[in-house]
Amino acid sequence: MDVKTVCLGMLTDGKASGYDLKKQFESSFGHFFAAGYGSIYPALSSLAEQGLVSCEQILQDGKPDRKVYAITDEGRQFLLEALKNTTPCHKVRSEFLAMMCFAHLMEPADVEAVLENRLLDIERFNSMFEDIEATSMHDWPQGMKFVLGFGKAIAASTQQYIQDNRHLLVDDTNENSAAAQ
Amino acid sequence: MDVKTVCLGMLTDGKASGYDLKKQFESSFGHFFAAGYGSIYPALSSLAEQGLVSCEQILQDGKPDRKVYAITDEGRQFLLEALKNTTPCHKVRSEFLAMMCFAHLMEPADVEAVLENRLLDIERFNSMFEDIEATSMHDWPQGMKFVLGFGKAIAASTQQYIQDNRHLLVDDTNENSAAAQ
DNA sequence: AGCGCCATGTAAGTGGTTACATGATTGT
DNA sequence: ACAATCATGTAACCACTTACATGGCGCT
Repeated sequence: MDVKTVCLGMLTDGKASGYDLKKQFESSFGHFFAAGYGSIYPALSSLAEQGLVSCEQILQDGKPDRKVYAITDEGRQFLLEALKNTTPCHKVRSEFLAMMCFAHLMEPADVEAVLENRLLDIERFNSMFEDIEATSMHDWPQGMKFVLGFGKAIAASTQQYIQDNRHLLVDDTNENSAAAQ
Repeated sequence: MDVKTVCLGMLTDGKASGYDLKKQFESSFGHFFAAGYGSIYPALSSLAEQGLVSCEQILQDGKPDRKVYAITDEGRQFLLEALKNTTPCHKVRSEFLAMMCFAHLMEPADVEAVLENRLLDIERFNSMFEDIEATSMHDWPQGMKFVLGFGKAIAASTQQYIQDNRHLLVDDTNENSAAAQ
């Protein structure tokens, strides 16, 4: 399942432009499936070429034409086929965790900073989540709620784990004991 | 932080061959930072070219020569520099979650199968973790324990979440009520 | 006789990222 | 005035994946 397929899926919810889809990637999808213009626009062109989406060109004066895409019957069929894969992958690529493996080689202040930044990232995610809950969550399909709840649950347990275990990485009995005197 | 840097980090723990590093990627690192031979061997060659590791070639009859790499002083310095980045990223790319967003378009049996496979994956991870705990965990640096604990915590809360919320995706009141009669 | 482990590598391909190019409109 | 938003795209690049190539040893 690549960016193309996800775009196709998003279009089952109604017509949209590449710009619209980007916004959806930024908000709801971003935390588990990132995509920028550089992958979205080519994806839509390619889908149109294959006849999986149709494109309605809306002329605007000044601005570039707005291209609104809609899923076709062939597209819907293709999507359903793709959704029959019952072993989708779930990959994590974390420089953060890789780095923490080598925490003993780092300066304690830097380890602290890394943990702090990770927590800030999670805070940002939580804000995003609250925004979504406050605005657009009502008419969403169950799957969407499941996925957002998933993100929320992982965020919460990550927060908890870092707070409970940061002492493993920066043991105050050592190197950082200047404040003790 | 790419595969090269992680290999360099692994070598702070002692000499190793590409084959050895692969095993380490498969066990402890695999769940948050995957790498295959196709990235490890070129990474080591490149590190050797840059003088960040040295290579001792051990001749073996029959088998190809075993190449054992060791980190150099320059390598250590380079690594410490790389570890000063206090905003490492943590990316998730989940076909699983993307798919679940469109659960309402899928056949309930397939949704069920996808969830089941996700749970099996987590089971496999837990087994791996127990293996590690039973064998090689003693002499590990704290960071490693932190990271493995992290994986364990996320795995547990994922399991919990799926079990608590699968009903959102496959509502038994609907389509699947054949067994009711 | 065959499988799995040890052991190294290359070449082609893939999929996504980053940077660039363009430019009007709307709000502060 | 200046920034942000709307709006689309391309080209070069990058890092990693997949498939291929080779081959002995030890166990069952």
